Amino acid sequence: MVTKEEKTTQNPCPVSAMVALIGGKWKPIILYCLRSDTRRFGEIATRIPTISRKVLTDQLKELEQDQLIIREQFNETPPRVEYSLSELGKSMAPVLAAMEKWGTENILNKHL
Amino acid sequence: MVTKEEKTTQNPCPVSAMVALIGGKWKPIILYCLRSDTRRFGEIATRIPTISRKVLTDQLKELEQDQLIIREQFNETPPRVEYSLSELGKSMAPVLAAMEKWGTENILNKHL
DNA sequence: TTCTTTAGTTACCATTACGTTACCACTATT
DNA sequence: AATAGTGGTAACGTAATGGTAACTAAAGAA
Repeated sequence: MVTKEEKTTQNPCPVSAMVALIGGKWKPIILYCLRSDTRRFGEIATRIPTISRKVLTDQLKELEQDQLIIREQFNETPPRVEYSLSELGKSMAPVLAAMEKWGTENILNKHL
Repeated sequence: MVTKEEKTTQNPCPVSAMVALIGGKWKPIILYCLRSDTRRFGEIATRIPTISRKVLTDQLKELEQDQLIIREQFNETPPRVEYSLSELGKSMAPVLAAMEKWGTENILNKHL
């Protein structure tokens, strides 16, 4: 996540700036999962079966704080919460697409 | 880094595959630093002033193990070691470029 | 009444990542 | 004899991340 310090400290490296936002094991995957659709919490959890619910909650909170995603809560029973990409989040599409392309071409089914 | 488990476990997500290789705070920056030139250890340390030498050593080792960079050691005194991108490392250029572009357009000088 | 469903939270622990400081080998220079 | 320069390593500690299990509220269904 981006701390206050990091917001004010002028770090001149654009790559660092990006890593501060989507570094970590899960954030790129979560954003990738939201790339085309609004999704409910449980839906994301199903699509990323190896993430625990706690960690998913934590990561979604940070992504929301960093304004990459939007959380919409419906006061129903049982509860319903929908997550979607913000404009800032959508602007990351080229990065995620480049990552997906690389992963597909270089890793999958290659036993590297 | 990529563990044996991750190599054999078929993880079908290309984005995860990429994150396993360049996740973490420093690897994208190191690769970005090597994008155009072979560089010596001390040179990298100077260009990334906030990384500690130990962590730099660790990350370079992992990048070498994952075959993203090549380490060439010259037996001189004082010692000289040069790091450069492998072909696999070079193939990540589009991802790094996308990250750089995003960082430049969205973060720098914006006090987000 | 009890069970089910959703989207969490809380407490707790383990593992990984990151960081600091001190130190080393070897040679040339001062 | 002491210092500088290079590319590290060793010991140690903290911070961040990841994970499990148990629990919650509220409404509807069996």
